[in-house]
Amino acid sequence: MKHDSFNESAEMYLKTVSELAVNEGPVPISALAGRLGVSTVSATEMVHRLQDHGLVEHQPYKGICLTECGYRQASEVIRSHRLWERFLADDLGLAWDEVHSLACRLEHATDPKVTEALDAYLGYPATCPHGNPIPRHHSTPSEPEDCPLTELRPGDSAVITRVHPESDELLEYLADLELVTGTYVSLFEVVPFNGPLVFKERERTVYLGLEAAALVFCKPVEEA
Amino acid sequence: MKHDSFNESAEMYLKTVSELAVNEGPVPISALAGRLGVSTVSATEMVHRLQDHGLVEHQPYKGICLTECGYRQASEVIRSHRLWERFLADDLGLAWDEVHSLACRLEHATDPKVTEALDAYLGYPATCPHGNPIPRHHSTPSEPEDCPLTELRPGDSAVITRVHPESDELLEYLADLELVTGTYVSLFEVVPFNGPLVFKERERTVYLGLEAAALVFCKPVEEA
DNA sequence: CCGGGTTTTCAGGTTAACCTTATCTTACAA
DNA sequence: TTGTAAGATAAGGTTAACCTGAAAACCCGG
Repeated sequence: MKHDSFNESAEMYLKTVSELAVNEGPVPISALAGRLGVSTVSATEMVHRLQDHGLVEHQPYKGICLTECGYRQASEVIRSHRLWERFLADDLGLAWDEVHSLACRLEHATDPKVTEALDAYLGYPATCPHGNPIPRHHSTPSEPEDCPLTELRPGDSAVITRVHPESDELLEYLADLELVTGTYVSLFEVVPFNGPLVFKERERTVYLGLEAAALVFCKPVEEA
Repeated sequence: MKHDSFNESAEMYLKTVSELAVNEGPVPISALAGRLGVSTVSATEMVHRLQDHGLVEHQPYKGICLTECGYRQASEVIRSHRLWERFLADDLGLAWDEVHSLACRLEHATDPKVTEALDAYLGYPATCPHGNPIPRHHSTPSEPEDCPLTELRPGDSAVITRVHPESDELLEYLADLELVTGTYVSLFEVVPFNGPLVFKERERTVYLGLEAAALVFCKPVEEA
């Protein structure tokens, strides 16, 4: 009665639950459905299927959590995803903002054997090109010490550390603004009434909406 | 009316037709079905779908041929397959007889952009680890000058150049016998009544059935 | 030229993953 | 506490890719 390495669809569900679960607590099905671009009815159906396989636990009207087994499978997919991103970006020279969607397809076609070998080949990198940690067996993911850009105060400086959760549109948008991981930024002002954050860099001014800023994390830097 | 990069199933059909089409002439649907492990009815259905998309041409009771467009798509899949095999074997160090099935999954998840970059990264290799040529745009695949092991006469010596078509069982079997590409063999005798070929190598004797031998190609070597 | 074996088609069935519409049920907040 | 929005379920439909079984069309060798 093995759940023989799941299919793409199931993997996407598990991965997405894992991504949305960072803020602790059960993930509402509507959030899942929204992120996956399916109806809540479809998502509910699928969640039940996954529950039957012992991969998630659904508490009606609350949300869903991954079981131990579901978590392991999700991690495996995420691991493969982030390793491919590293390979595509570092070795194949593909763009920072396109490796995400390319890896999204490869991740489901990757045998654990390949993931393992790829990890070794890349020298066990700590993170993907967008700064997210690469899960490894027997390594509890240490709490990241970064904070979203939205927590900066005017005058603060910081280095962008990661983007989470990743999505094509966001990454493309950030790449356009040249706000990629490793970029140094200093916050000039926060426009009132939920207006954008304004960053001033040598000769350029960048406006970043709150929605986007909440998904970009950074590590504050002491002024020189 | 784009046929927007096909799905896995269709790609497998195209790829398989391409593989079976080496012996010129239309490929019978039964052969296709056999190779893909589906019923002839299912294969017929699918072939009709592919025909509707202008990828193959089906001549009833004769067989099917790839159209220009179908051929291009098949080549793209094969190209990606063989490049992945090279990468998995040469860079990741995975075994000669397992990279085939691993690449079989990756090939359908590979964007042309990735194929292109991978090709460059690998230095535009001429063949996959099993000796089959890697198709490239604007390069007519030059006729290979090798012949199947079955054409050797007792006393002949040769170097194994490729295995075609590839399959898990065959590759595993050959790996067991240490009859991989590049191996030097000399034919000792051919057992009558469709018996196996007998190769004698320093201290070892290898028996290879006719079925298998017909799929292994070699280039004869003049005796020293 | 005819009959047996291969191909094709027809009919009907299955599964997974979706969909919509509509009707409950529940949680929470005013 | 009660109304409403969010969530769950029910019912019925779609599509792609499979399946079996059975009938019809065709090809070719004797």
